[in-house]
Amino acid sequence: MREAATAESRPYHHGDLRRALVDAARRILENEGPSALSLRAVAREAGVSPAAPYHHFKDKGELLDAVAHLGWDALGEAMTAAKARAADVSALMTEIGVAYVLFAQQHPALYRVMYDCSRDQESLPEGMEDKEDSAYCLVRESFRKMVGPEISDEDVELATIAAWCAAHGLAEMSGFRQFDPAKAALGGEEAFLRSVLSHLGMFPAAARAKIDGQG
Amino acid sequence: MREAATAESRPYHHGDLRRALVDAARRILENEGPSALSLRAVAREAGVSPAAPYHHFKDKGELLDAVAHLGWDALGEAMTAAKARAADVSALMTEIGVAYVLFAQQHPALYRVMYDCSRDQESLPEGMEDKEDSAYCLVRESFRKMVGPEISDEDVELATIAAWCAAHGLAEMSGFRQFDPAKAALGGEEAFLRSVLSHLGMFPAAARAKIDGQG
DNA sequence: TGTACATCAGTGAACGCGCGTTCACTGATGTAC
DNA sequence: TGTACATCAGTGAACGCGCGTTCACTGATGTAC
Repeated sequence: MREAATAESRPYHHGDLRRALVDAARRILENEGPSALSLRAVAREAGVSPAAPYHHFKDKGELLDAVAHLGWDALGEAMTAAKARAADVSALMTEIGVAYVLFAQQHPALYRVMYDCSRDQESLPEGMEDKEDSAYCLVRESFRKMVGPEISDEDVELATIAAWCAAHGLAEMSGFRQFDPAKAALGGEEAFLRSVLSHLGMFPAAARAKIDGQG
Repeated sequence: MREAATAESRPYHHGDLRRALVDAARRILENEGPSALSLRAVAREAGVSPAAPYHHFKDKGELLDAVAHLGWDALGEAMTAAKARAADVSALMTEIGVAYVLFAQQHPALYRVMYDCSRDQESLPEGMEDKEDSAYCLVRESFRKMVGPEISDEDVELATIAAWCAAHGLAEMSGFRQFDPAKAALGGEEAFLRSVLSHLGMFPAAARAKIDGQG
């Protein structure tokens, strides 16, 4: 019979400290940004001693990896939801792109951690792995669905890379003041986003250029 | 009559410690990455006490700003040289884009510092300011030259933003292993780069989509 | 149902570290007369 | 040309800080008999 884990009466054994630590980390990211994300800060936020996390994670890196993992899951869900929302095949890529960038804008610190975690190690970030259910494959398969079978696998791969790069760049840059007048002129954040995506010639144009080239 | 500043006989007064510190910082970035860039490390690398930099910079931030400044200058020069190299107007944007991404690939740590410095303060990074000789204006004016006068200022501005985002995204992502097979298939780094830029429909396609829309 | 005991998941104090910054200082330089 | 002196640009020791990690410990839990 376990007591309720209120602040006053938290039992000696936490119950699910691992999850609590990851949540605490996310809260710190949300409120104070990536530079505040130390192991000690996470333990503090979770109301636990600085040594406690070591019973659940080998070291700080492993905790950060867990946070990044959670981020990739959330981003994948947002993109899948966007795919389901798309009115038709031609709207697929724009919808997914908008979802990607909005996610990054809404969770900027988490987004940075997601990439930082994989920058230094040789393994890929999970969402970008070439395996079923990864966000990367979601984009590639959507692309394939959009352009039909006459485009080569290699070109679809390249277009997917191009789209990913473009979305990432847009996500990272959208905080800059430089873009504010353009945003205002176009009627808000999302209208701006859609417009920039279209000016990238982003998804459809890349495929079309290929078709034009063949014609 | 000043002695030569060899390691053994450096005079008490350095001569140009400010520049020496910025150079030392760049060397650290090149060799050990951004996480190793502390004020103390810079002083150490310059062969000077940890207090010395305070005679030339208010604090660590001001030193980093100077490093970033140097980075923006170098990037601007690379882009200007690329512009001069372009065979014709239609090649302008691709050439500049390639130069941008190659710079980021060759100086990844410096490139990160350039953006990190401006991320937290409200001012823009220098290269992105809307003033004469900035790299941003170089891109915008090249764009204008390419598309001619029938495209609106607003669209040129948007296309410039789009191009910048795309190049930044490409620069940040090009280290990922995910892209290696594609690079190999296309015959090396730069061929890959040019191909991805074209798959973005990056510069020309954005303008063309606009023209198509009007036709 | 009770009891002994191994194991699990916490505590809190301590470790050494490198950091940014300050301070009183001192050696070198340049200027006024 | 020489000298007094203000100023400049260094030194090196010290400050307090938060960090990641380790350690011996202890309270709670669960299992065997």
